[in-house]
Amino acid sequence: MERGPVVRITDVAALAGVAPSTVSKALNGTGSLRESTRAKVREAADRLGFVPDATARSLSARRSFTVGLLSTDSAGRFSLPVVLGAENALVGGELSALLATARHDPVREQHHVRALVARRVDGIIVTGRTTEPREPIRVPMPVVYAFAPSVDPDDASVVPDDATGMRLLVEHLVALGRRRIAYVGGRAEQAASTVRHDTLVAELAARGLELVGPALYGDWSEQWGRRAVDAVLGRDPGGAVADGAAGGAPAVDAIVFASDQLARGGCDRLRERGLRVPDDVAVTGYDDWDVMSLASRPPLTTVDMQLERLGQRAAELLIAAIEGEPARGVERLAPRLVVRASTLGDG
Amino acid sequence: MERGPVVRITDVAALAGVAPSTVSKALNGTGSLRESTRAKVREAADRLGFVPDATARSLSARRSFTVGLLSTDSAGRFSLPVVLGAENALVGGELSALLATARHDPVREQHHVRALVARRVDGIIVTGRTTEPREPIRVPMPVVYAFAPSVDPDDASVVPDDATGMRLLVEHLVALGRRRIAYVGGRAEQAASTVRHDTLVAELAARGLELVGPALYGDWSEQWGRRAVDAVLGRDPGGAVADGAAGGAPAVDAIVFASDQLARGGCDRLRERGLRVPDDVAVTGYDDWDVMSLASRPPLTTVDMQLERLGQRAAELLIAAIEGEPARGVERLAPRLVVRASTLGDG
DNA sequence: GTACATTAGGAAATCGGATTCCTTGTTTCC
DNA sequence: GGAAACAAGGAATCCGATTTCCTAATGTAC
Repeated sequence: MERGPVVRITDVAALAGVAPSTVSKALNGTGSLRESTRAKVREAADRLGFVPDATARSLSARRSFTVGLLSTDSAGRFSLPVVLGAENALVGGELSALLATARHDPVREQHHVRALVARRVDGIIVTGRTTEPREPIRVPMPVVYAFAPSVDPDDASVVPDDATGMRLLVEHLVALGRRRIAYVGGRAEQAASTVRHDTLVAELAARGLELVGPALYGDWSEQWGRRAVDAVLGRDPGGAVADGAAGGAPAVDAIVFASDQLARGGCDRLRERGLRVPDDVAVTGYDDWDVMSLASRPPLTTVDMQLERLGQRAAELLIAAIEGEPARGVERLAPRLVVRASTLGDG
Repeated sequence: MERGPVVRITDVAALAGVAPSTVSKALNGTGSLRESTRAKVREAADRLGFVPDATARSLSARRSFTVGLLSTDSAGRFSLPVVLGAENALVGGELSALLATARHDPVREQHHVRALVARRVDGIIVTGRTTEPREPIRVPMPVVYAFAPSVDPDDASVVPDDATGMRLLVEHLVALGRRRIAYVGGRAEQAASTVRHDTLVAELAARGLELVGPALYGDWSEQWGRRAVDAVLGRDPGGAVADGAAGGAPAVDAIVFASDQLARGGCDRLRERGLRVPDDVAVTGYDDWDVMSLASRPPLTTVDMQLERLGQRAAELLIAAIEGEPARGVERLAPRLVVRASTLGDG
């Protein structure tokens, strides 16, 4: 903590024997100066450890070179990677990131928005806890919504493409010969549950298949994943036997879970019921949340929404908007299929 | 996105029919002004939606009212709560948080430090991925290290008090009548593994007890937690029988795991071996990471390091330092024992 | 050798508030 | 009624870098 007095441009100017304006030009490569002069100034600046005051620079540039990262929730499992991806991309663009977490409280959010406006951030990236569309914020600078899109179609939003995610899963399962596929969702009222269901049904239909049984909804816990397996296979613990199917075979040969957490619980329950994953029943998750997808037994085939890339993309769009080329509308970012043992055996 | 022209103090002054300096005094409650004048100015400011430019304010105040949150890793499971807790406390103090994640790369870290210095942040909170002491950063403003302390004892650091955490666990287990306690650590070279082991041994000794078997080290995975159970109980799957202990009783009546992840794996393995948790063997975790401690079967008795409070405390210390009252040395924050079914049955 | 074009670098204005220092009125007191 | 004290608010300065505007020096052309 060397608390030496801060070095100002005038100090550098004095040491180099030039005017402050010359120092500015020399260090920023502007103006017309002799190379020897630039070198002399650089030398003096280095010697003093001069770091130009970004505050002053901002004031005259009328730009803060700062972007606000407004997270509706407490930067949880989903918004965190988005925030990190964005921060990363911003740093590359010489921008700094102001973190503002609203913890799901509109008052706090409003407070943060005001603070960001007061700081004259060049733009704002808004993220949320879920993919539910949200009300836009009203600020005098560009905004990009990531993960949770804005309800206003004129705003720029970047969201994971669940439809593609489900299509990848269905392609994979069908290619493996699975035909009797069931679906287990999370909370019924959330888009993540319902969109994935609807897309799954559509993708199956496109291949002449039908979902086995009704969609099951509960919450996002492993426990629900376990119980859902019972609901799919029938209550009696041993009875994995299908009605009319070949003797001893379960009623389904694959279960698509709407999250890794659900899938992990599902795998546990299947094993407890004496069924082999994936030999008897293939299982897929969603999110590729490593502590779930890798710790699951077996590890989960799942969909990686690439949330960091999502954040990165949001940052790119925001930077473009700041530079005068705003985007509008919802951009869907294709996810990546991650194949592991829950569908491929020891593959 | 109402991109109206930004309102300046002169605009407010013009509308209110006063001088800019008067507006400043009126809105900040300084100077001596008639109440009617203040009201008139407030009215004008409201009407125009005037938000003073924090950049300009910072420049003249010679303070940025901004704090840097420098995270060595990518704001992972441990540093994230610390960062959030800090951000939260800072907002309360009217400070904004600049997020800077170094991703374990010294070059990136250096870059971020320079950026924070350039922005003239009022102070910096440094967090890390582990509790290993780290090299301090050299900057001309106050710094507080959170979670990962500085190796320099003159710096201010806040860390979780693992010793107290272990003591709470031992007290709890011993009070429940457990006497044959084994320990399973994570990576052998990490302080979190060894400190917890050493404290556990010391606490047991203080009660005339000894650790059963050697400390076992591996990694931090559930898989290692499962295998460690085999190591503790002996290789043969069914054989939970102690050498010399009462017939059929396991060699231990409690296993202290160094993390929830390990403990969760341990519970799974114990159950698979036909042992009841906690009836046959009590299990404790560490961290209170909800997706592990609550999803475990049974849910885990564990230690909550209160990382958010840690971040909050770091923010408090930093604010004090900024206001001229720097602290020094390592402050240990006592954790909280969280009792669940892995030691208390249906309790 | 004089007129004109360039170039190097300094002086001053600017960004938008905060603050200090004055200048007016208005009271108060003797 | 006049001097002193005080209140109210405006003018000017400052924060630290950037940028525009100028001036002086150097170079080029005829």
